[in-house]
Amino acid sequence: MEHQHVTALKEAGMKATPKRLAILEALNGLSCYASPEELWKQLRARFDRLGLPTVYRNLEELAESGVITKVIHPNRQLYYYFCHNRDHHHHFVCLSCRKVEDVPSCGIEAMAEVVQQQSGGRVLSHILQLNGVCGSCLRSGAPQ
Amino acid sequence: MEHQHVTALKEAGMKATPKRLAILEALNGLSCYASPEELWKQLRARFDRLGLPTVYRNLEELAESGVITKVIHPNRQLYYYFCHNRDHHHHFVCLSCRKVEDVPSCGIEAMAEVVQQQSGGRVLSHILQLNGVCGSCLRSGAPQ
DNA sequence: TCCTAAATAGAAATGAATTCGTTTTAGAAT
DNA sequence: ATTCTAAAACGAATTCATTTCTATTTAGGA
Repeated sequence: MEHQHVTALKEAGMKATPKRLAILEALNGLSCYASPEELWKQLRARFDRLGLPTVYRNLEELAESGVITKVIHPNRQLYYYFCHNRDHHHHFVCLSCRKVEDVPSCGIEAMAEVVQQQSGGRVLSHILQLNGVCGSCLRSGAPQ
Repeated sequence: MEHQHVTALKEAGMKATPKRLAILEALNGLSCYASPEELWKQLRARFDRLGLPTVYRNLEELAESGVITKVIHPNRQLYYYFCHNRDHHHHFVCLSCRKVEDVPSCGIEAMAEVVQQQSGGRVLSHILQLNGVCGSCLRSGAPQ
């Protein structure tokens, strides 16, 4: 279990520090997404010295390297989720209980309908946004 | 032109105040998304008294009623865009020049490919997130 | 066991966004 | 045209999630 996470970190080129591992374990033990502060409060019980910036930094780095997933929330806070699904997919996140359900990549309207029927939940809104650099910027050598 | 916006506001059940109209006009005059503060700075030249909270409030209300579109940005700032496309669609937003291109709703992978080829740009990442309430929350009467 | 780049602490700063009590105003009613 | 009232705006002050900074510690290769 734990060694598996050590390996995941090594593969991502990150040192397997106790605190980094603990953050990963804590997320792994949750079935929902969590905020940096929540994880910090939970982990402070185990580490007498643990800075909140350390939690922020690690979560961001872990998300950056693809080990965990960042959740975009309407309240504009940061949340993270440990998703084991290695296939390309998307998420149905519950704004109420924070549960995360995997959604295969497909037509978004049909997707919303299927998710609603399969989960018994209600899709209130969706975010679909492609980020990148447009053609004219690419040609003008604007920052990537 | 302007009367068209007055009508749009009335239809949304909002008073057509000069400042609200000006905010809408300012967004309409842009071919890209803008931040509340940018719009505020631009409009302060025309109104000796214009509070930044007023801009924030109006943009949020206009987005809420569907008159304008909120852009979700990796830098976590708020941006808004005046989109005239009434059909259901999504957006390809350029992180560099802020240009917004409409994207029809379809399979997201194929979509990214089509957008890249048609725009000559580069899709670096995408956000696809369904927000809502899951089945168990619905059944337990959790907040919508 | 060294050594060094990476990681952490923790106080302080940041700054986008919001709150709040007051004042003003759009637009319906008269 | 005038009155009235709920909606809108003001703007200083505040909030608070997130980040920065410099000194200190540590993981893990040599």
